[in-house]
Amino acid sequence: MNRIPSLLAGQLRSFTLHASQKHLIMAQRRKQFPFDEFEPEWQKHWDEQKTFSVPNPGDPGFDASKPKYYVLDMFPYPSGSGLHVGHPEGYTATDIITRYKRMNGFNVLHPMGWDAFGLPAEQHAIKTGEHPRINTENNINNFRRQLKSLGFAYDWEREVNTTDPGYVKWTQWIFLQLYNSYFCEEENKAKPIRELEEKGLSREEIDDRRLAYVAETPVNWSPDLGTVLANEEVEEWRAKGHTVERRPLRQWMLRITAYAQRLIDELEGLEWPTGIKLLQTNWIGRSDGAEVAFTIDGEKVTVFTTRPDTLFGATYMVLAPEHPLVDQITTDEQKDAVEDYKRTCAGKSDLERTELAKEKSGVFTGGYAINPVNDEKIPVWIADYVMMSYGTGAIMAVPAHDDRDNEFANKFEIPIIEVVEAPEGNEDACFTGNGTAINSGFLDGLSTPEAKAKISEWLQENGLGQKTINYKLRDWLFSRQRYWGEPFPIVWRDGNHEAIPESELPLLAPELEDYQPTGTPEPLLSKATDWVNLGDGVTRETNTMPQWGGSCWYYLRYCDAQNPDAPIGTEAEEYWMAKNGNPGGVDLYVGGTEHAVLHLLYARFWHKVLFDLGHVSTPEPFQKLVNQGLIMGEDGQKMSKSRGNVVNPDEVVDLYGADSLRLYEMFMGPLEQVKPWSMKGVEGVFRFLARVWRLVMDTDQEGVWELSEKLAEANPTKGTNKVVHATIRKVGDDIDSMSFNTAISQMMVCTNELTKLEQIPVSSVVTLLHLLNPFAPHLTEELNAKLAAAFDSVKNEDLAGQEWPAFDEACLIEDEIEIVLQVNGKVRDKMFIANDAPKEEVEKQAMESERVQSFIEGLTVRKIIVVPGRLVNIVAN
RNA sequence: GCCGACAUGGCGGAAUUGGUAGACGCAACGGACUUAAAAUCCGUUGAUCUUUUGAUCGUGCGGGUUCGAUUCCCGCUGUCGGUACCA
Repeated sequence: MNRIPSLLAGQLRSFTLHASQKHLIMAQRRKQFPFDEFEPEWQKHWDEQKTFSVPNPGDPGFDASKPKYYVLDMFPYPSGSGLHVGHPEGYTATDIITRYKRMNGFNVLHPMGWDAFGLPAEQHAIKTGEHPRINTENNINNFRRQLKSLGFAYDWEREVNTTDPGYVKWTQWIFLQLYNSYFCEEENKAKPIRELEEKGLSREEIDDRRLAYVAETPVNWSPDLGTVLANEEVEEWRAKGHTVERRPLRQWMLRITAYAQRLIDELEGLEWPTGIKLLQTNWIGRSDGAEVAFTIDGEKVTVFTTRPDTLFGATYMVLAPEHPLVDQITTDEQKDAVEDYKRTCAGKSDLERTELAKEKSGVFTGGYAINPVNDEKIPVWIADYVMMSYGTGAIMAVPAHDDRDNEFANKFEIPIIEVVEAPEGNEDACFTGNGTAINSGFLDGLSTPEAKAKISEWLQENGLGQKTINYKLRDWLFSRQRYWGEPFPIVWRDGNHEAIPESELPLLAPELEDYQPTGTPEPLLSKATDWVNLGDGVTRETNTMPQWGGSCWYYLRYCDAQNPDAPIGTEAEEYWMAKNGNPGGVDLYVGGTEHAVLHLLYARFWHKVLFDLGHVSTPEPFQKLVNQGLIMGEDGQKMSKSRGNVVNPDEVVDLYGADSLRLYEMFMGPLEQVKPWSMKGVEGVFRFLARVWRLVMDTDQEGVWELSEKLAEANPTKGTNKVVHATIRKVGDDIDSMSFNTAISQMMVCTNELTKLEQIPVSSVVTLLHLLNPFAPHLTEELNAKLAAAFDSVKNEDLAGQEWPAFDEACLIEDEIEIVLQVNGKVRDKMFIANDAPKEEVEKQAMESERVQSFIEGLTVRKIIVVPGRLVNIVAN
C-alpha cells in the first residue's frame, strides 16, 4: 500500500500497468473525487439531449438572431493505433472555444469527421484479403469512442466520412467541376469549359486548358507502394524507407499553377501564423526576372535569369541535360561524353540529383552561344544543376555573382568576369548582393536595381527578351494507382477521356478478389475487368484520387452534411461560411504544422475554383489558423513506439479522468509550443480538480460524499469578489487570446482563495464553475447540478446552456494600491497609497520613506519619475 | 547553405503598451493530522554573502538606447522546425 506514490510515478511512465496495480491506483483516485462515475453519465446526457447539435438556417430551432462561429479541427486519419495525446491537444483547445462562444451567445458549428481513405487500410486489406472498408470502420468506431470519452462538444449529427458513398459522390462532383473548367488569364479566374466550346476551340485545345488534365510526365513511382506520389509526398515516404524512382507515366494533373499568384496574394487577409504564410509563399516560390534570347548556330535559345543586370558577366551557358537542343549543338568530338552524361542523369531522380549535389558535374557540348549584349562567344555546357522543369531549362552562367556558377567555373576553369562592384567592406569571394555595375558597357555605374530596369528595357526594345515571372510550384499530380481512394468519374472512348454523367455519381470501386499490387504502374482497379470494360471499346479510368481529395473540402460538407442534392446547400454555405468582412469562411482552424503546405495549399486551391464558379461565397476557406505544438514524450523525445514513450489517452482517462487530461493538455504551456509530457503534471491538475470538488463536496464519517457545510448563500466579501471578478476577466481574455495555460492558473488562484474561506459563498463557487466549464465540463456540470438541487439561488440548468458570467469593474477597484519605490532603478521600498492620490502627493510620500532617504543620503536628486499606480523612481547622484 | 521560431529557477512555464522577474503547477524540504503511511492542510524554496535588519548578483553571450530592458536596437552563440543547386 505505501508504495503507491513511487508506483504511480514509475508505472505510469512505462505504461505497462498490471490490472491489480491499476485497481489500487484507481481506489486512491476515487477517494479524491468520483470522476469515473459522473463523466460517463454526462457524456451520455450530452449524447441523448443532443446538447451540442446546432440547426441550420431553415431547420426547426434555428435562432437567426445569433451570430455564427465556425470552429474547425483538422479531422484525423483513423489509424489502427487509436488516438494519440496530440489529438486532444488541438481538440480541447477548439472545444473550449466552442463552449465559450456558445455561452457568449453564438451559434457554434463544431464538427468532427474522418479522413478515412489511405494506404494503411489498403495495406491491411493486402494482408488479410478483407475489404479495406471493414478495417476503416473498426478504426472509426474506436476513434469515435475515444473522442466521446473526452466529452468534446461536437455536433455528431454532422459527422463526415470521406469514404462514404454519399461523400465520395461530391468529391467526384468537385473533380468534374475542375475537369469542366479552364483558367481565364484575362479575368484571373476559373470559368466553365463551355465558353471555350462556344468559341469553337478544338477538342485538343480544350483538353489542354482544363484545370484537370492528362499529361505524360516524369513521375515519382514507388514500386513497393505500388503507386505514384506527388512531389510533395516523396520525402515523407522515402523517410519511411520506401523507394521512389522517376519514370514517365500518363497521369491526371490539376492546374494549381494557374492560381500561383492568387495563392500568394490572398494570404494577406488571413490571420495565419506568419511562419506558415511564409512557408506557403516560399513553396510557391515566385521569382521575378527576365528571359533573354541567346543564339546558338543562328538558333534562338532562351534563358531565364533573375539578374539580367549581370549579362555582361556571362562566361558560359548551361542547358539541362534533357534540353531538346542538346543533341543538335553537340559536336562530334563531344558526342560520346555528352551521351554518357545524359545517361547518368536520366537514371537519377530529381531528388538524387539534388542529394548528390555536393560536387558540381557537367560536360562541354562543343557548341557556343552568342551573348546578345556584346556578341561574345561563350561555351555551352550541360549540367544536372540546371533543371528542365524550371524556367526554360537553360541558364546563362555568371560565375562572378552566383555561387553555383562560381563553383562550376572554378572546377572547370571557365573565366570569371566581375560585373558588379560590391559595396565597401564586402569581402565575399563571390558577391551575390546588390552593388554597382562595372565592366558592363552602358550599364556601368548603375546600382543593381537601376541596371536591372535599364537592361530589361534594352532587351525589350531590341526584341531580345522580356520581364518574366517564374514559380517553383508545379501542377499537382492527382492520380494514384491504389484501390482505397475515389475512382475518377471518367471513361475513355477512342483514346479520349470524357466525364460520366452526374447521375452516375458516386462511382464506387468494385470489390476485388485480392488487393495485391500489380507490381507495375497499372492501377489496381484494372484487375476488375468487368467494371473497367463498358463495351464498344469504352473503358473506365482506373486511377484513383489521392487522400487529399476528400480532405480538400470536408469543412464545406460539415455545413450541410446530409444534403443529398449538393455538396453544400446555398443557405447553409452562406450562413456558416459567411464573410463577416473577412476573406475566409471558417472562423478558426486548429491543427498541426505538418499540413502547413500540402493540405492547406490544396484546400485553398479547390476553394478558389469553387469560388470562381460561384459555389462558395468566400475566396478563402480558413480565416484564422492556429498550429498546436507537438507533445513530446516524458524523455523530451518525439513520441514513438520504438522509444516506448508513447502516452495513451485511454490510460490517462482511466486513471485521472477526461477533465484531467483536457485540463493538463491546456495547462502544459502555450498551445503553439512544443512541450514534453509529464505524468506528474497530470497529477497536479488532477489535484486542482479535486480541490474544486471539495469546495462543494465533503465526506461524512462513513466516507460518503455530501454537500460541504461551509457552503452558504451569503454575499461574498469584497476580497472574495475581487478575486472572483479578476478571474472572470482574465479567463475570458485568455480564452479570446487562446492562452489557456494562464486562464487555468488564474482559476487555480481563485480556487485557492475560496478554499481558505470559513464560509464559502455559493454564488462565487457557481461563477467559478461557469468559468471552468469549457475546460472541465464533466466536473463542473456535476457540481452545478448538486448545488442546484440544494440551493434555490442556483439555476437548475446545464452550464452548457447558460450565459458566460459578466465581470464588474467596480469589484476590481481598490482604495489603496501598492507603489514600488525605486532609487536609481532599484527597488528600495514599497508603500500603500490612495488610488486617486495626485502625483505630487505620491512623490511627497515617496520622499518621506526612511529607506529611500537612506539611499539618497549625500546625493543630489536629479529627477523623480512617477508611473501612476505602479512606481516612483528617484534618480540621484 | 538559406528561411523561420525559440533561449527565464532543479523542471513545465508567468510577467499589460519598457515599470516589483520567477504567477500557477511539478519536484524538494519542514510542520500539522495519523499507531504508521497515503490523502489532505499549513509553511519554505533563483544564487551568493550575512547572526538579523539586509546587501550583491541574476532572464544564453557581448555591446547600445533609457531614470528604468526578460521586453527595444546592433553583433554573436546554441537548440528546434522547415527547405534545399529554382538560375
